[in-house]
Amino acid sequence: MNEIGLRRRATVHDVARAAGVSLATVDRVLNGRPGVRAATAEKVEAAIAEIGFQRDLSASLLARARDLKLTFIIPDGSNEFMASLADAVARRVGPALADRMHIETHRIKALDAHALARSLDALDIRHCDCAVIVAGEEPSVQAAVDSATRRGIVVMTLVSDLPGTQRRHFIGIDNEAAGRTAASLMGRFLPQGGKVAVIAGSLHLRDHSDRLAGFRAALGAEFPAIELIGPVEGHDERSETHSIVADLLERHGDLAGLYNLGAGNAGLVAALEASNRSGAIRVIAHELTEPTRRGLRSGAIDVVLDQNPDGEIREAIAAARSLALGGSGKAATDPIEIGIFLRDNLR
Amino acid sequence: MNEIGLRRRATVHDVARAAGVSLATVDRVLNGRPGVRAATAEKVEAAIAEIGFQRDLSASLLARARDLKLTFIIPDGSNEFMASLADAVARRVGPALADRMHIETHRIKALDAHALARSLDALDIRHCDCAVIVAGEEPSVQAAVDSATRRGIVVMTLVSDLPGTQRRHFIGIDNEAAGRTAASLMGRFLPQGGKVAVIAGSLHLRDHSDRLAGFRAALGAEFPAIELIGPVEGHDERSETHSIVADLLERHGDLAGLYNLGAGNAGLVAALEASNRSGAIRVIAHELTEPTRRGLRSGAIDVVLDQNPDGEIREAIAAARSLALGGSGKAATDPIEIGIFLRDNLR
DNA sequence: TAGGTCATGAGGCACGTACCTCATGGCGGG
DNA sequence: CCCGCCATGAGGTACGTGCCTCATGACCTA
Repeated sequence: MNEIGLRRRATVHDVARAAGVSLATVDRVLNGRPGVRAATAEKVEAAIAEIGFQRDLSASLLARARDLKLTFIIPDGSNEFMASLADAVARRVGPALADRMHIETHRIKALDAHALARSLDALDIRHCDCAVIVAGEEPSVQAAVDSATRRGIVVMTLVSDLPGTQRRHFIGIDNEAAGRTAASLMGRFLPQGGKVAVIAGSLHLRDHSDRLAGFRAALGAEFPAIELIGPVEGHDERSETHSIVADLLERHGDLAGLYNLGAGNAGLVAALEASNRSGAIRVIAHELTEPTRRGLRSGAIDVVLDQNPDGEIREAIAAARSLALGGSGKAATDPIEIGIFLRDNLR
Repeated sequence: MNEIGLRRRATVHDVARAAGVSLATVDRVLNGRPGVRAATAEKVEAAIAEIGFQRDLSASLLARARDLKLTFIIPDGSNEFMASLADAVARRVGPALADRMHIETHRIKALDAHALARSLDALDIRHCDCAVIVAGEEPSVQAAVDSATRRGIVVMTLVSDLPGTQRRHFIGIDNEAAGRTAASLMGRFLPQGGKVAVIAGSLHLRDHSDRLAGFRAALGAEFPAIELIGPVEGHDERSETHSIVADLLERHGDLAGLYNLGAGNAGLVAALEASNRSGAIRVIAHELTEPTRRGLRSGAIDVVLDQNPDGEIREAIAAARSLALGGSGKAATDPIEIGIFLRDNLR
């Protein structure tokens, strides 16, 4: 049993006593410092498990007398969701500082794998304990993630995951479920069926391809009366998306629905409103930003599926905190929900 | 300006130096201990403001060598949402302990103001720094809230607010917006209009009356073709709600929609499925629980509006942390969003 | 066997705050 | 004038962990 009972939490002293080693050895094990035989380390681990020792985060940070250094690497450009992610980070800088976390943000060119890889390669463990990135699945990025991990930097993915790399955690929504949700709403909005066009940013982005897969699957299974057009790639850019939408409207006079699973919504809304069919076409888009808000209010967009950037940043910071101190365990974070927004529940 | 520059955060030592007083005096001011003249206290406050001192939470909790004591008082009974709130609290107990927070949960009889008031009156500041309650607007409860506050206990409201009392914070959704959202969805689901019945738990609960007000307003403004029936009160109970729904179905063979803005959804789903009209009536309910999940899956319910209990508990704990230590300021917490769930984005 | 490496122990200081005791000096009342 | 109350200062210890130095003994190798 537990000789300290319920009176107080276990401390490193208790661990040392239980393992029959000195405080210094416990400390070496806890902080992964060299100079401990495997057998001894195991004894310590066993003692930790037995008495249920949990490192005191407050004391730990206090003792280090240094801030946890977090670096967010976020795509730059016209993608407004990325801007709102960066804003969300900025809002956390102050409060995080009160929790001994120092946050930096780097903006890099969007959809540029090599720029991201270079940025990751430039990270120095002395100035960055943890990096949070928004990345597509490109070999150069994957290599840079693993290299940074080898240098001791904890890497986490945000919005779009990089399975198969050494990234320690992913923060974002279930994008396949988001696609299914879009399909389900679209199906209900169009009980008579009709043509629905799909626009993506880039199918090399895992979040986009996952959404498409979910949308297709749910549509096929539940709403066979709907005919799918596309997907067309708009590269998350305003002007490109604008011309794509204009073209779709021109070519399909009977277009009943539009699902933009990528960004570039300013172009989408502009093209819709320039036509006289805004409001006559059911439109579903992603991410609650200025353009999609405007679209919801004007009636150009019916539903916006969203991943709350503030929530994502909050969870990213919480995960970084637990990972950077917890060592090898997994971070247990609250899942990010798929938000559904209509004109009436805009936040 | 700030003589310590950007090199490190300000500490109590810096405050003492800036105010020209001793550490002991700063400490007395910071912790509200007696023995400081008003003029001196003001000097200290001014110094704190000037150099932007922020008490180090970690060090503070460490030095106290005691846990922050939090008590949740949650209604008992057949209301499954309250059960999921309690579950959410239970899930946080462990992690919170690692952050030096000791959490207790009291379950009391639902909709029983005097039981809640007694429970609040029984709280002792020695065993409870902060109480989080789910309460209706009843004079006895309001008095108990103010009394507890006078005893030094920070009281926060959850789910349903108590404006006009000394409660320090409210955690929950914007219920009027939730009602408007329900109306907007219902209107879109019923483009031809029709009869829509409304069921509430109790209109003495502020969250319920707010939802009703929002629903009514949005329906009236945007969907005049919809005829509203009710509201009928089901007192958040399964059996009562069951008979209400059965009765509505029997009396209105042409019922097109149903909005249950309270609990008792197990009864609602059972009554719908017992009839042969499940799926033919558009149904919107609140709170993602076992009954509403089942309803969504079976098609008996179309949409569930939800307030994420885990998020609410997380924010409640965060707010308690900042309030119990921050003193007189306001807690800045992330807003709780109105979740919208269909069969396809069930979490 | 001497010198070297390595695992471990012992102990101390630091982090920023809370809280305690004791000393000191001012000031008013009897 | 002296006693006592009060505001304040001075300084200490403690919280749990991180990190440092130094000592000690075991073991290996030349």
